[in-house]
Amino acid sequence: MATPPVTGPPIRRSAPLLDHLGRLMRLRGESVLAPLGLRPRHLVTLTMLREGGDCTQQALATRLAMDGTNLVGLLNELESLDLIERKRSPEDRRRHVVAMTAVGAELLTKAELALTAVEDEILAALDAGQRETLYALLQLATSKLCPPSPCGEC
Amino acid sequence: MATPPVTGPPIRRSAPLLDHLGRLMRLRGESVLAPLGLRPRHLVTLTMLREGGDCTQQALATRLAMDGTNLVGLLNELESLDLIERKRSPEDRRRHVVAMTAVGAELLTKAELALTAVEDEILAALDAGQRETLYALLQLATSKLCPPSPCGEC
DNA sequence: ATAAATCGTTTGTGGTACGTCAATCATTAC
DNA sequence: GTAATGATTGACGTACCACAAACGATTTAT
Repeated sequence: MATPPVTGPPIRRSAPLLDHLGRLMRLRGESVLAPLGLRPRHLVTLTMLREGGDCTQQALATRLAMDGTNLVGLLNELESLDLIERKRSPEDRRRHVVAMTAVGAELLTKAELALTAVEDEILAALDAGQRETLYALLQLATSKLCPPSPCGEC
Repeated sequence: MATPPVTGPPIRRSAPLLDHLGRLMRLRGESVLAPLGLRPRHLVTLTMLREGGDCTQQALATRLAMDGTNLVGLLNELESLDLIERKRSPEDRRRHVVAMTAVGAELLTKAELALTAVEDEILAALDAGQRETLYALLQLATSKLCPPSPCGEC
């Protein structure tokens, strides 16, 4: 018999593709973002802040899925550039509330503009509509990983 | 005037989201793939080989967008596990042609099965149809980055 | 045929970013 | 006052990427 025994339809995982394309974006993005004084990781953080709104520091760590320890250095860099600011939470003064500044929002827009060439290269096979769809799906998946609104818990 | 000067519609880049989700897949995937003796990077390589077919070593390096130097170690690991094999090219016998073995194809399938839980977690917000769409878009973008067929040139 | 040149692969090294762990300081809760 | 939580700092190990050089096999020229 040429028919395989019990095997169902072939499985196709997005994980390796996401890994690969994400890496490409990071690599190409580095060169483009460097003149702005940013690294890809900074951009991810700023994007998260814009989409999800202000956030407790440790909640942000959860949303970014990174160790709070590691986030500290990142926020230090962003804060020294006046892109974000840390305010003490009125309720619990131990906590820091991270908020994006006007300068941060502006630079984020500028950075996104600078990424146009990168996306054009990597998503060359996709037309405008498909890119829109892709963004919507990524956005949906990302936002669901941590509810944007209060985000005291993730 | 409250209206902003010349600014068009807000730009939304997929790059940071791809970066972030890709990193998540890599992180979560590590734990799941470790028992199989694989790392995420291995899976990307195997996936590429399956989608694009056999490939010259340097062509594969181009497709993976990594330095040929670094690819050597990766292939060594895969070859020691009998997942791929290096054959001399009949035309130019200096070149190595990288081919996935039956064992490799089998383990790849097994690994993809193991990634089910990871994708369920990260793409929780997407239903089956949306995941299908996402995969198709990622697949399209990836395959176009380097023509699968001869791949002597990329 | 033999020698030179070419191409691909391999080995080795250094630098960078990242993630994890342990310890310290400030603030709050019991 | 003592314990618990949040943020911070520091040190350590790891993975990754890029550069330089050596090696081997193969092709081209003579």
